[in-house]
Amino acid sequence: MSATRTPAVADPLVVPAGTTAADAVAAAGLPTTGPKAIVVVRDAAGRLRDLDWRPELDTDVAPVAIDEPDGLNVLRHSAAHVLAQAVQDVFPEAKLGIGPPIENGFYYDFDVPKPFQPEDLTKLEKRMQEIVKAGQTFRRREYKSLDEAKVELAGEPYKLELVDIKGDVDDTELATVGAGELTHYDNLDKEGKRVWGDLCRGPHLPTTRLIPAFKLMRSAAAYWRGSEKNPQLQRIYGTAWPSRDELKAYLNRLAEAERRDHRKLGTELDLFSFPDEIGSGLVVFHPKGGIIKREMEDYVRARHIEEGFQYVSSPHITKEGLFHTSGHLPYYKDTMFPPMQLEGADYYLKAMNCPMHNLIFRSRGRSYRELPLRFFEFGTVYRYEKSGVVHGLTRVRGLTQDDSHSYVTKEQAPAEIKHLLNFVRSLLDDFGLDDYYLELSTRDPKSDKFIGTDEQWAVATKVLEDVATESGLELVLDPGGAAFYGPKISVQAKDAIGRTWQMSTIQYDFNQPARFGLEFQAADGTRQEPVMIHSAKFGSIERFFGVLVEHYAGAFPAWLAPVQVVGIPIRDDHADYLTSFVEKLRAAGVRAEVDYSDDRMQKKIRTAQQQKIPFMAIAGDDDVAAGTVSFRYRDGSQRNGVSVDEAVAHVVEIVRSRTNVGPSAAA
RNA sequence: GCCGCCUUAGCUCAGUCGGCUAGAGCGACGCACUCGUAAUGCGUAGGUCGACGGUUCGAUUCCGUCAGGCGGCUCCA
Repeated sequence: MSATRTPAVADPLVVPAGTTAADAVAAAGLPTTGPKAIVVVRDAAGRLRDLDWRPELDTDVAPVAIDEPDGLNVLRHSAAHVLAQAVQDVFPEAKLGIGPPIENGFYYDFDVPKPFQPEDLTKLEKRMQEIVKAGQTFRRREYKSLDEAKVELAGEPYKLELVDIKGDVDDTELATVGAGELTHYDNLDKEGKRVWGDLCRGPHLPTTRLIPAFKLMRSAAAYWRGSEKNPQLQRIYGTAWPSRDELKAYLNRLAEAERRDHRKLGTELDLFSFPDEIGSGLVVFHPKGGIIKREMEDYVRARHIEEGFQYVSSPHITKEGLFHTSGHLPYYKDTMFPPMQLEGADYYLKAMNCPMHNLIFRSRGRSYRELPLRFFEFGTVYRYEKSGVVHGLTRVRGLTQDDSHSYVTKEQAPAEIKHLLNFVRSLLDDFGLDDYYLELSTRDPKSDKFIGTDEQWAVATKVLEDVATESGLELVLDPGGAAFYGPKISVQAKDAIGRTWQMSTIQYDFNQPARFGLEFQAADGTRQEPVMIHSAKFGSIERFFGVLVEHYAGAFPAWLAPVQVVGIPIRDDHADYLTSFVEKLRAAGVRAEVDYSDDRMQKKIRTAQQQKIPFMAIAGDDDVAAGTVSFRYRDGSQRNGVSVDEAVAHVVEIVRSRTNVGPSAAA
C-alpha cells in the first residue's frame, strides 16, 4: 500500500552445481528456522524445489519463506502429511485419499471403517506433535516407472487410482501426483530410517520441526474426487501457521466470526426465527427484523423508481404451462416444490419471476419508444433446497428477490447493463458493503444444459465482460456457472466468516424473449425481438439481510437500526421528561422509545448497549432543569447537556444522512 | 441428498451409569428500592427432557424411525 515501503524481495541465490539449495540458503545467511524460515526455493521456471534439491548445473533460485503464500502452502501440505502419518499410526487400517493445502490450512481424506470422533482428533493431534518434535526429514524419491509405483502402493487403492488417472486430473489432485514424473515423499527419522511415506508431487519442508503451530479443526465426510457418485471418505481439516501467534490470531478471527454469526444475532436481537412448525429454511421476521427489512425494501423500491423501473406484482403460484414456456421446468423441477393438482391443472409455487414479467410485456403491443421497458417487483419465490444445504438466511427455501427485468433492443443492452451495474454498486455503497468482487458466469460449451447458439452466447458474454472489465472491479471467471438461458455477472460479497455469497446478479437473456414470442414494433415498422436483462440488486432480501447483520455485527447504522434512540431516565420521575423528548423524535420520524422498566439506569444502559441501540438519551435532575439531554453513543462516547431541540436535530440529521458510520461524540 | 455430531424452560447450559417433586444463570412477571453512564435486592411463573415407535416392572436416559439444528461434501436458476 504505502509508497515508501520497499518490498522485501529476497536476493536471488545461485545454487552451485552438485550442492543443495539448503547449502546456498545457509551460505547466504538466510534464516532456516523461525517464522521467516526459508523452506523451499523457486527455480527460474517458477518451479518450487525442496531444500535438499541438488541441481546438476549452477542454478539461479529465489528463496521462499514459510510466511509467503507458496511457503504457507508447503507448510500446510507438510502438515497434511504429518496428519496422514498420525492417522495411519493410530488407525493402521486407514487408506489414504488426498491431502492438499487450502486457505488457512489443509485437509486429508481417509477411508476408515469408522468415522472419526472428536476424541480421535485430540489423539491424532498428540501423535502429530510427537512427529513434529521427532524432526523427521522429508525426502523426495522418483519412481522409475508406473509399475514400480503400483507395486509400492498396492495397499493404497485410492493412490493407485490416482496413478492410473495421472495426466487427466484437476489441480487439487495434481498436488498429489504432479505432472510429468511420479514422485514419493518419505519421512525419515533421526537415524535415516523410513517411517512413513506418501505419493506426492511436493515440495515439502526440510523437516517436520518447521511446523511450529497447527490445530486439527474438525472432521467431516467428503466424496472421493468430489463426486456424489463416489464413496465418501472421512476428511480431517486442520490449520497450520508459521508461528503460535499467527495460529492464535487465526483462532481469534474464527471466534469473532462466530460472534457476528447472523443466526446467533438474529435470536439475541429478536430479529427473526425459523419456526420448526413452518419448516426448514422458511423464515419469519419479528418486529425488529421487520423494521430493517422494510427499510431495505423502501430504499430499493424508491431507487428502482428513480432508475426508471415500473413497480409490478405477480402471484406466488402458476399453472405449470408457464414454466414449460419459459423453459425452466425441465431444468429446475427437482428444486421446485412439487405441484398442486387443482381442477385438472398442475400449479407450481414459483421459483422465479421472469415468466410473469414476460406476460406483462406481452399483454399488449409494444413500441420501440417504450424501450428500455423496466419492470420490478418484490417477488417471493420458493426453491426446494436440499436438506443439507439450508443455512440461516443465506440459503433458504422461501425468499424474496428484488427482481427486475429490462426489455431492451440489442443495441441498448450494453448501456442497460452498465446502468444496472452502477445501480448495484451505488446500492452496495449505500449499505456500507465494500468487500465484494464480480464474477462472470459463462456456459460450459461441453454441456447440453445451455440453450441458444454459439454466436448468441458469444455476443451476450462479450457484452457482460466488457461492462465488467470497464468497471475496474476485480473480475473472477466462473465457467459453466451460467443459467441455461444466458450468462450472468454477479456480485460476490464476503461474510464475516470469509464465505462468499452471491448477492446482486445481472443476466443477459436471449432465450426467453423468443420462447414467449416477445416483440416490439421498431421505428421502421418491423416487429423485432427484445433482449431481456434480469437483475436482482439485493439478490435475495433474506440473504442480504443476513450478510448485513454479520457485516455490522448487529450494530446497524442509525438509519437501519430497529430502535434508533432509547431514553433512559435516571429516576422514574425523569421518565415524563424523556417521553416528551421521544415524542418530538417520533414526530420527526425517528424510532425512539423510553425505557420505563424499573431497572436501575446502569442496567438500562447495559440493556441498550446489548441491543446495540445507536443513541441513548439520558436525563436526570440536571438535564431536566436545563432542558437538555445527555447522549451516550453506542461506542461508549458521550455528549452531555445537549438542548432538546439540538438533540432532536442531531439525531434526525444522522438518521436522514444514512451514514453507515457511528454515531459517536467524536463525529 | 450423503457422512458425522447434536436436540433438557423464551435464551445459554447443568443433570439423570434406566427409578422419588429435572436444576442454574439470563430473560419474563410481581414487590420493594428511586439511584448520573455496562448487571439493586427479594420473590413468582415457566419444562409431557424434539416427535413417534420399541426394549423394560419402569425410558428424558438404551435401540429404531422421523423432524429440526450444526459442521462438511455434493448442489445453488
